[in-house]
Amino acid sequence: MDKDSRRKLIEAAIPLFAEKGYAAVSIRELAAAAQVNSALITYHFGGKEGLYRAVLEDQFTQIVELFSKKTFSDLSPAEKIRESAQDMIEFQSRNPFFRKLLFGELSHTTPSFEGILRDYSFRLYRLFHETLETGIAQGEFRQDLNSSYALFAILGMVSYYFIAHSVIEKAVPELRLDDHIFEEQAVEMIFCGINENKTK
Amino acid sequence: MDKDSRRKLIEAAIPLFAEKGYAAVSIRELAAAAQVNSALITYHFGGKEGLYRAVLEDQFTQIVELFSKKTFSDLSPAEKIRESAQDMIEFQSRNPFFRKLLFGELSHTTPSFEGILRDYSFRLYRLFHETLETGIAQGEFRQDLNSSYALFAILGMVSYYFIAHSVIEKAVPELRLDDHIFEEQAVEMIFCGINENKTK
DNA sequence: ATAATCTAATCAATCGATTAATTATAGGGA
DNA sequence: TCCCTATAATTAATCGATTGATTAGATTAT
Repeated sequence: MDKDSRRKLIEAAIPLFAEKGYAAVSIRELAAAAQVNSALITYHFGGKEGLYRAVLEDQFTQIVELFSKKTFSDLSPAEKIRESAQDMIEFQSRNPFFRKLLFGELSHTTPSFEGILRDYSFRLYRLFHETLETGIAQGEFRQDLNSSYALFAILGMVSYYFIAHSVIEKAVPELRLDDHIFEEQAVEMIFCGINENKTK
Repeated sequence: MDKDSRRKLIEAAIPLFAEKGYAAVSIRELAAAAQVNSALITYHFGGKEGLYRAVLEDQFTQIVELFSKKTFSDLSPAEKIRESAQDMIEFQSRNPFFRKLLFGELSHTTPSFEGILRDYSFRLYRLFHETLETGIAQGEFRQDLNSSYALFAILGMVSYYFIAHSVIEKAVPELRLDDHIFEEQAVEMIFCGINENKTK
């Protein structure tokens, strides 16, 4: 039994849109990759943009579900941040196409992204932000920490590595990177930075 | 005296390529924005790709020069990192098009980027990496710190904010961000993380 | 007057979308 | 079980529009 053409199109479109960006992919290229007639894109999705929207929804739903299913009400703020950061890093490590779609949209936002964005970034923002606020209020985190800016710093730490390291590896060949070691290092840096802590 | 058409094309192309990405911009759009005949793109640059390459060179030369002109041999590793991070943040704050071009290329790399990449990322990599190594060796930074991963974490902290904050501000309207406050917060986080330091 | 710069017109190729015709699938009545 | 029908799914062919590039000629500068 063959997968239905709708699903075949989405799965073929994910790597294409992720690697090349929306405008650089033609419907003929998409149809060929899915081994499907190009008219089916309009039939199933109403057009190229509809297929792209379906791809975004498919990919972003995964990370939204990852965090909405989580319940760690019994954890301290620091433990919540640690777990969430690890989850983000592992998710990005597992999903090479997600990160390309995300950063592609951050660079050149398309109308298709607007709707998804609200749900996605709002949940993620709330999760990290409230945890940071609580941690500051409870004295677990620094008192002079601004939760909003710390949020961006943390998200940057756990995201930038994945979008940049394949490119930098090309320019700096002696560099050999391992996602799991990065996870340890990044989590440690979130909490302690790079300074030697003399009192340890 | 009018600016020559070559320069007019580059300056009109910078915001267009930055906001929409290479594939989504047509030569007619570029020529109209520059108030110039579209055939001049081929005449001056050999084609659309040549103009794009000129745009990348124009933008990336700025940041390469920023760091190659700097001489801070008399500073400690921590002071070097602080200054470099501040320079990066200020540069990205001042150059909205640069960050879009950079992250666009990190997401969907084009052949035009390959050459520029080597020079750009190699210098930046060396600068941060060697300073981190020295700081670790001298005991100023944590001994268990891996300089390569710390490098990515720092670059992520000082880069992600700028590419994400306009998008997140749209989804989370109560958020009001100021680049200068971010700079303080980010630099502090690079060195100390978010944890309360009980011995301060 | 020689070369550099610029223009309007046009090229073939490709774009996303649509058409009309065909095939596949499923459900109901006898 | 069989046929009939209605709907869904798929196809090849083609639509007008736009793409990047090129041409041959006009204009400008040196």
